[in-house]
Amino acid sequence: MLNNRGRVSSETEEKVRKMAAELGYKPNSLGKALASRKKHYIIGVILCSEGNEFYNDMIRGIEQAEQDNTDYGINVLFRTMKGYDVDHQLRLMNELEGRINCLLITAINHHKIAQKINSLTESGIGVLTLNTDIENSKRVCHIGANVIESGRIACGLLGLLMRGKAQVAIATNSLKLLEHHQRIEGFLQAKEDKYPGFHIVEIFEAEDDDMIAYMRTKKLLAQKPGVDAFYIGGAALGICRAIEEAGCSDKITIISCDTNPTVVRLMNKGMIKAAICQQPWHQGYKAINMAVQYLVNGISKSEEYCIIDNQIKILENIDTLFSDQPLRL
Amino acid sequence: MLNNRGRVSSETEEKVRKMAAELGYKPNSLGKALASRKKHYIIGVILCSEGNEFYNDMIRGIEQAEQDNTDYGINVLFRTMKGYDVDHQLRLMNELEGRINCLLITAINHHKIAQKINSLTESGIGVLTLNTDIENSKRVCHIGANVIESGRIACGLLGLLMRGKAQVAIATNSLKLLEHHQRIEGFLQAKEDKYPGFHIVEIFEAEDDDMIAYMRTKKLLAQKPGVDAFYIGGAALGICRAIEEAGCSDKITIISCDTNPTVVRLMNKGMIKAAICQQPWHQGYKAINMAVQYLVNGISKSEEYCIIDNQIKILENIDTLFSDQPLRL
DNA sequence: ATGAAAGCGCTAACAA
DNA sequence: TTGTTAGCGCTTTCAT
Repeated sequence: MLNNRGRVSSETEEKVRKMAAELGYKPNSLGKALASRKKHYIIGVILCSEGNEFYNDMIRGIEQAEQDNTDYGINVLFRTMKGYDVDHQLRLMNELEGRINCLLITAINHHKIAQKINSLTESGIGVLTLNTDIENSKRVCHIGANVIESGRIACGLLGLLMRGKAQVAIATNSLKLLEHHQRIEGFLQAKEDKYPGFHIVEIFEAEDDDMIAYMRTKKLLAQKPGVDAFYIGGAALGICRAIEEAGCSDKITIISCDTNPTVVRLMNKGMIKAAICQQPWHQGYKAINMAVQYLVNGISKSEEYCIIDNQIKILENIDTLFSDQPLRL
Repeated sequence: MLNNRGRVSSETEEKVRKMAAELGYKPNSLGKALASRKKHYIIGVILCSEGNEFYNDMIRGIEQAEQDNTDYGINVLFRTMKGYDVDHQLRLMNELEGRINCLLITAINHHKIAQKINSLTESGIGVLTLNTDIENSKRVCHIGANVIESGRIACGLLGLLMRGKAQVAIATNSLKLLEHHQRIEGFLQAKEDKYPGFHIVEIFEAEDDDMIAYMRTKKLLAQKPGVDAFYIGGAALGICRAIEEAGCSDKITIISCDTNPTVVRLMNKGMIKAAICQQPWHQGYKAINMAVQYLVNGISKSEEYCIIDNQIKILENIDTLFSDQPLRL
């Protein structure tokens, strides 16, 4: 088939391409995949995952996908980091540069990273962003959750639980990260649309730190005793402890975004009623699959976004292994 | 590799097989798939889908999967039927018998069907059951929903909405079908486990007929005015109309299993609060994928069950196209 | 009964 | 710059 070498005169090329489309020609991806085995592709993975439980499931999804794709002869080269230091991430990218054919990364939204992504792209290494996207870069594709929808769902669910009337406090992680902004935006959108009876008492940053969350929650409860609903994005333990100590457990309905072992424990205790889960296992699994597809077939502009949808989790549909991994895929 | 022809003495075969396992040999499914293209496999599909909206999404999932698997050179041969007439289903099976390599079927749970499945199996046509399983047959695999869990989730969610106290009426479809039994069983299990404050006022069959459902609901509301929650399995329109006419809309919380255009409309009106959805699109999509896997690689006993999990749907995460099809897969 | 070879659709290396 | 061929891992057919 068309093999892009030399000049075939762009005119005839166009003609042939059109002809092919008309005849319904589609390159067989099995043939491609089999042939591509000889290349021994390596997928680099860089995750800002250290010390963040959220990524445990994602990593398991990545590992599972790696196993399930052995037929393609691909390999995964892992690097993890703690926190969001731009230079550290750059260093990891440089380290992997010569050894990989494609990069999967939880990209920090900074122009230096975007630049590096572009330079990798130029040198033929496609970059796919995972979980957090980056602006103004030539990344091939983004695999992530629908964060705005997550916020909307949280509001809708809280609306049902509270029958439309609530004094809501929102505890979020650092608002420096785009996704946390968006989540709250979704929540507020849904409130405007449908829940005039909701009043947002306060939005505060819990910094994903239980001690800080505890202090701030305690203070909030003292100042605003009317609060009867919480939408929390992390540091669940600190928040719940403050609520418990204030003797408000029965009075306050808590909804969490994402699940982790702590959240599951608190759901078992009945303190957290539900969670909106962005399926990290699936994100990881799908990310590797997309990387393979990129290497073997390429990814078109229309497939630029691969959005994993949200799941409402309550005690009855939560995985007892503290993970959202499906039984089998 | 091993090619099962002639006698290689079962002893050495065993030895080689063990050796292979130790060396971690795994046949490459891409090679297999590519080679199997020459066979032009045909997957037969028989669905009891006519006049049942639930199957619309499942059929779309099947069609999408057929397209996504063109690389394998497979084709799908469709037959649909209305209702659950055993002889009719047998006739369709006979009709397809000579023309297919594998059969996907919403099997009616009857020994004559089981027999036919066994005879197909003998003659090399693997049978996979979709959505409804059948007892005592040699079917290769079952793709379906976790019905018991669906019931448990419904109870758990209702528990949250009602804060643990409710007079519940359950309207189910025909109890002749195993799955409806199981769904109620799941609901009752969860009630026993966790919701002593729930009282089941009545369980009645709505027969998936809006008129019947309307009459029975009306009667029920007259006799038991304390009812404040409904768990419904079908005929949503009839039930909701009766409730509305009785002026109890605001007093009664309704949860549905599965979504369909009617249920979505009623959710938009605020009458139905949530639905536990068994993802028919995914079931159909996955079913074709499993059939392909069966034809190309075979399916081992440990993969006998392929369970699609349930999704809690509220207004904020329901697909506006009235379908649970994902944006992209 | 068994080993050799062709071919599934594709890519890449090799000649021409 | 082009056409040809070998080979990815497997199944099946064809000689032996």
